[in-house]
Amino acid sequence: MGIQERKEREKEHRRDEILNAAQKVFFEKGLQASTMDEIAEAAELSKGTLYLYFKSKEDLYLAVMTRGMELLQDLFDKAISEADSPLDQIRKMGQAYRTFFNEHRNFFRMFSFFQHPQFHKQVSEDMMAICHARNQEIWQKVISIIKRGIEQGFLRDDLDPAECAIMLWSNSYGLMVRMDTQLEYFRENFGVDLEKLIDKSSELLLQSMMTDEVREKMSFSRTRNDEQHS
Amino acid sequence: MGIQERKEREKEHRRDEILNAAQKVFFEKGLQASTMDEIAEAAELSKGTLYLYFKSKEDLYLAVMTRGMELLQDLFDKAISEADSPLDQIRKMGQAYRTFFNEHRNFFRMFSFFQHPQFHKQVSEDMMAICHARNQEIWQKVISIIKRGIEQGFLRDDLDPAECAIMLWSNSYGLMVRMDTQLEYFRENFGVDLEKLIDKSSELLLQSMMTDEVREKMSFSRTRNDEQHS
DNA sequence: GTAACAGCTGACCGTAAGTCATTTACTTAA
DNA sequence: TTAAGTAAATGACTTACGGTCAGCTGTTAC
Repeated sequence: MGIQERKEREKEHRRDEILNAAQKVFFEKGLQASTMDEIAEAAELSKGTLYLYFKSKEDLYLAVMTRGMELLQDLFDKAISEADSPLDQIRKMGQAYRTFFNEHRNFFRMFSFFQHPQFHKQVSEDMMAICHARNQEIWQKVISIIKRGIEQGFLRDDLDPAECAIMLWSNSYGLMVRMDTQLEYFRENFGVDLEKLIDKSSELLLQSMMTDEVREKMSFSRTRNDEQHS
Repeated sequence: MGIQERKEREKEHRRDEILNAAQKVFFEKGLQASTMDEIAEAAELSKGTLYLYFKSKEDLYLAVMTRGMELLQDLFDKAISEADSPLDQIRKMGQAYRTFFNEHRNFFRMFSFFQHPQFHKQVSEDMMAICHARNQEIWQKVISIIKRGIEQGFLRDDLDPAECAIMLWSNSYGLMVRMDTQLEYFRENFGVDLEKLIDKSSELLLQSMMTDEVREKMSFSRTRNDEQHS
């Protein structure tokens, strides 16, 4: 009986090896410039075998991408568990997203690429469903934290949690795309440090979502801290 | 003497015809799924001829994209000239960007695609330079308007014009990407109308950049309008 | 030992980007 | 008018890559 299970394990392991090879190649060259032959060689398998595990190159690409989604989820969970107030949770999630962007740039680019309607052609239903489910999980997580922030009086109660989540996320995302492609350009031409700007912009937006009391309390403690520093 | 010039004109005209054909095909199918044979047929030329005018498929793609950049610039110019105050100019530019997104979605997607580091491989120096120049022009335009807004006391003078421009632009851009790919998803799952959210988010961010007096004056006139409406 | 089977292989196919020797169309000059 | 010269256009060809499939190989079951 154990044979069935061993085979199951081996198959899973083989799939994982393919994903490792694919990840390596995709990270180096991107979807377009990577070839299935190259990935097969990196995995020490023949090309045909790849197609026993994945429907197409795009399918394989998405499978690698889901690893990135898992990683981001883990970072979010860690951020949430380490924070002490809902407001702090929101901030730490923002930080986690920025950490993800900085330290796992290749995964970020995959997410970005996945957005394009150019894509979704040769992808299996299954893989699409997995991506959707993971995506949903991540959004649920972010929204629920913001909801708690509103309920506990940190954020204005005339705001919608989902709307806030989308605004905060998209605001960071937009700047990250800019940073990924034009970091040097903006530094040289306009003297702008995009890295710092993401922090600043997130904080600006978050503040405009806070209740007046919380914002005032915060700016008071901020001032006090500044005085201590100087 | 006139022959040289006529030939020049004809060549320009031919180039334009190729661009028309390419635009049509690219809009329908995107970069990946469009073929040079298809574009050649649409242009009623042979494939080889395309390569006399453009270095590669990507080069041709970028050439079409620069038309979109021109279009956006025109919309911005129109918006700026029609507005009466710097604050109004900023708002109308935001609206112009959103109009561009809604009415020239295919160009927006091209811009988006151009962002990817996956891209810039087979592109000629010349085309790259043209894209950069146009990009620079657009940013200059946006930044100069915001600078005036600060100088004339509409926006806080502790803010940097370039930073504000990037924040406002990226904020809208991030939401547009979301809207382009997940409009239905967010409506169905979270009851969020992304279309309205872009307006809301832009206004929220813009308000947080205003000086206190201007913001108060604005919210007063807003309240008065609301009372008139009800 | 051998039949049955799952997993793997790589030669092969179709398609599409890009090239280039040749043809066509037009200009110039005798 | 025509022949030489030149610029533009052609499409068959090369190369490369995604995807397929008939057959091979090593393992299990009897």
